[in-house]
Amino acid sequence: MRRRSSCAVCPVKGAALCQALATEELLRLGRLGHRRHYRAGSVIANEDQPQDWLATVLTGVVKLIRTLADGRRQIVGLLFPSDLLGRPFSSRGLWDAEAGTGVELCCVGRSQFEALMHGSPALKQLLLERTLSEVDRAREWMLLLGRKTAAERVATLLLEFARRLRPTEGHAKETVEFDLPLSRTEMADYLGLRLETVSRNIWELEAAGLVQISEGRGIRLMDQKGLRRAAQCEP
Amino acid sequence: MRRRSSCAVCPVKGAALCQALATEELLRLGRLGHRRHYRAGSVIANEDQPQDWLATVLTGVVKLIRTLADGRRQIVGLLFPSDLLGRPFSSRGLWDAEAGTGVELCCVGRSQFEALMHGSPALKQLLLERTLSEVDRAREWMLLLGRKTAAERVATLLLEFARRLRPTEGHAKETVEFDLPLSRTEMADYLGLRLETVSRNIWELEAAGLVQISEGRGIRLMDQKGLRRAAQCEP
DNA sequence: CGTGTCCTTGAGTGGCTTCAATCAGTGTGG
DNA sequence: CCACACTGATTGAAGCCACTCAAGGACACG
Repeated sequence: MRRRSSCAVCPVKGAALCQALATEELLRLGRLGHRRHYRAGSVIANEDQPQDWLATVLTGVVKLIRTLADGRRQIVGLLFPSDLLGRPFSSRGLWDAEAGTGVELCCVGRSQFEALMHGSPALKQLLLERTLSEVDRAREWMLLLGRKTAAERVATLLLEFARRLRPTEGHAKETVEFDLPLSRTEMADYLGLRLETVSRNIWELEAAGLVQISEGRGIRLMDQKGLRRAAQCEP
Repeated sequence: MRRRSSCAVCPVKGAALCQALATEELLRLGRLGHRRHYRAGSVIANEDQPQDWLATVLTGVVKLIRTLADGRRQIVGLLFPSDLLGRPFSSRGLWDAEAGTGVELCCVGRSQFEALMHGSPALKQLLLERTLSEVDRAREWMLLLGRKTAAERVATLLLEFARRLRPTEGHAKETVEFDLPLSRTEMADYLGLRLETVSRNIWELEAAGLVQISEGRGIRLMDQKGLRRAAQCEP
């Protein structure tokens, strides 16, 4: 469950927060960090109990979930490899974290994290800029949840997956292929819909020739321009 | 429209970001900042053109708005006195800013702001913590937009107003009175509803004895505990 | 007094939900 | 090997909450 991490072979080397650290600081961190594995669906952190560590996502997708008393759930954030999991400077988390897929984390104690943060202005600057981008993304999602139709939401989600899971390919190629990191239920929880609605709308996108569903979780976006039109997105 | 600000008589002294600055830095800032006034409804910043300044809200309420091509609007953030307006470290805004009420700002040039930020670790730390809280709040709102009913949304909004407009009184007193800073249309744009729905649900809250509507924009929360129950809120 | 803005109220509709049934895939144990 | 259970996805039909359209009232302003 726990083992020493090795920054040299880190799968998100150069993309995670740690990229801001100088070599000697990195060596120190290498001694602080521990890798942990979680299987899909397992709970990583709980809303109720304070978390005494933070982590960088190495592989997989983490769901941040808020739940109402009667069981209604909303995914309020998705973390992809290189993203930071946990709330710096406040041990009181406001939501649960669950592994969406199998997940590998690089964990570091809260106090060590904050010491590192205060010791390295570059690191703090990077965290600040990422947090600002996180606000941007959350607000973009507020537009989706408040005003977009079910069809637009699903199209937006697929484009978001493509963007976050295939950061290299970018908008270059017109067709992109990947595995959906979430089940229908989870997509519904992220989009503020029911799983049946998601299912129906994915089918409609396929009928319109915009996507192709493969066996299992596979999906291929056939026409990103058309998808963006269907999603009412800017770019 | 523009006049030199005086930090000594600043209405948000001790609450805004500037609280992190030492006295001599504050004096320097006093020479950098300019006050600007906007009347209710006027556009402060536009999504399309880059903004070359940032500002602290001194009085009034600022709406951050995302608009879809066909005119659907969503308010993705509300700024109250002492909040920061503008996106540090990126001149590309993703949304419009409009004055909800009459608004007074304390503006400072982008380059000067960033210089100040790099010069003062305490200032950067405070901005970071506020930005993290902003993420928390945005995510809380995603839960509202994705999963709450119209009645719950309206109740949540009223409590949010009370919290942000009356920061001192807190949850102490059971009844709180204030002026609604937004019109029905604006509340609807914030809640992902139509104005008719907002109107009806406010009336229902009044019928239930939870609030009292005064003439004009005035409102009195009669039973905060009951409201929190109606809003499905934690605290 | 007309005009405009904002809010309220009513009636009817529609998009998404809800409830329910079916099916495919997967693992389990006799 | 097959019955069985279980999970996730799909499909259908009915219902409801919020939307849409429409009208009217309250108030301010010129």
